[in-house]
Parts: sequence; structure tokens; C-alpha cells
Amino acid sequence: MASKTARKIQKLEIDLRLRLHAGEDIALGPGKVDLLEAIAAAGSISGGARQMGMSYRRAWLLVETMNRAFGQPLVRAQTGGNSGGGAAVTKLGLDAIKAYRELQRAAEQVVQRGLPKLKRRLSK
Amino acid sequence: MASKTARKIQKLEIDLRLRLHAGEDIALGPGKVDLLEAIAAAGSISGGARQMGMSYRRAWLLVETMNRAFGQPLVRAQTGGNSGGGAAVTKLGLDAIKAYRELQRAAEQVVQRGLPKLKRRLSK
DNA sequence: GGCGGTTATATCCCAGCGTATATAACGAGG
DNA sequence: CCTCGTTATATACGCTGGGATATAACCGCC
Repeated sequence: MASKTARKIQKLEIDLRLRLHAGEDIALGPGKVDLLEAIAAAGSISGGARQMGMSYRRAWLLVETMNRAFGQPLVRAQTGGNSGGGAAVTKLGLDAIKAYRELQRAAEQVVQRGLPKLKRRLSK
Repeated sequence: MASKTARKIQKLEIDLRLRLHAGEDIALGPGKVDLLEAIAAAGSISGGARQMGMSYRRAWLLVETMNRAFGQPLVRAQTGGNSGGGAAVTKLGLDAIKAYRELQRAAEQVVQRGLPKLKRRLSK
């Protein structure tokens, strides 16, 4: 039977995070991309926030940071209207999601391929 | 001349972080690996902490977390002695550093290669 | 014109993380 | 045997991030 240690090392799971920095603040990261997708699906910042289980305040701040970092909106919001208002993800925002996801997928593939080797090296 | 936006997007910098999870806590991450290297160089936890500009308490907690997560020490410390004591990075610790760095380098290469394409897609 | 749901913003508060500080035990070497 | 620098641990404090809450403005629709 394998030792306790070996079992622990087998259970190691890896995760990878990509962050796009624009000067001081983070233009794009895992949370912001998830939020963009949630906003696109919900049609509003508040709806996206609810989906993500975060406060509206936080969601709004994240959006504000993204828009400022890129110099143009990834999310465009409007008040009033039949549904009270809403927000749409711009083409730039949709492009950012796609580009981020592709890069993430590529990097994760490399890491996942290297993980077994890493575990082996830590087991012996 | 390029627009303000285009210039902003050109300045986007990407960074990547790998984390090894073992159940609840993080067995290995960027900070812990840096710390391992600092401890190896300094020959003590406190010396490594000084190098990293962090408190001894924090460094000690990180070491404790690593050792617990792996089920065996990556750092072995002893009190007393001619230099007051000290700490050494075990073979497992050294292996962990090397394996982590290699995986990180491979993932970063992929990401850096994909970055220009991402910028282009966000510029137009 | 009031209703409803959203945006935008301010204020308050709490939890968690990290630093700073203090203290005891340790042990080789002068 | 005493000093010195380190390990190991506890306590107290400050900062920051984020949630909760409140409020005003907005505007299509009934």
C-alpha cells in the first residue's frame, strides 16, 4: 500500500491564473472574465452579480476598473427603461473574453500535461 | 498616430500564477516557492524572511503549511547551535522548487507566445 | 403619473491577513 | 556558564477587501 505521503502527493491539484495588468490595476483576471460572461448572460450588472454570488458594489467596481484600464468600455450600461436598465458587453468585451479563454486553455493544457511528471518527481 | 486606447492595450502585461492545492490549503504557490529559495540561500527561516521583506511569523506559517500539506518536511529547522539555529531545504523541497519552476517556465512560454495575438485582437 | 428594476454612489461594519512585539527554549562556542 | 541568533509561539494592532444597506436618478410601461 502506498504511504500517506504518496497519497497526499497524488491528491495535489494544480490551478493556473492569468492576469492582464495595465499599470496599477488589473485589467482582466479570472474573476473579471467570469463576471463579463455573467453580465452578458444576465443582461445587467446586478444580474451578473447575483449569478456570481457577489455584491452589486463589487461587480460595479470590477466593471469600472476594466473600462478604465482598457480606455474604452467592455461593458456599457444604461439606466431606466422597461426592465429598469441593463448592461451589455461590448464587442471589445466579447473579444477579451474569447482571447483570455483561449490563452488560458492553452496554458492549462501545458500545465496539465506536465502535472504527472511533477507528481512523480515529488513522490520518489 | 495610434489612439490612446491602442497605446493602453499595447501596455498590457500578463502574468501567470501556478498553485498546487492539497485539500483546503495551498501546498505551493509563487510566494512559497520564492520563500523556499530564500531559505535555501539564507540557511534559516528568519534570514529567508528578511530577504523576502516579510515577517518571521508569516514565513514560519508558510513553511508550516507546506510541510503539513506535503505530509513531510520541505524545510527542516533546528534551534540552538553556533549560529543560533537554522533551517535547511530538504531534497523534497529542492525537487519541488525545480519542478514548479519548470512547469511555470513552460506555461509562461505559451502565454508569452500568445500575447501579441491577444493584443492584436483587442486593438482592432 | 406612479411602479419597478437598474445604475451609480456613499457610508458603515466586519473578517482576515499581515506586521510588530514579546517571550521562552535551545545549544554550540568563547 | 553565559552570550547570541534562531526557532516556536502568543497577543495586539492596522489595513484592506468586500458585504450590507441606504439613497437618488433614470425611464419604459401599465
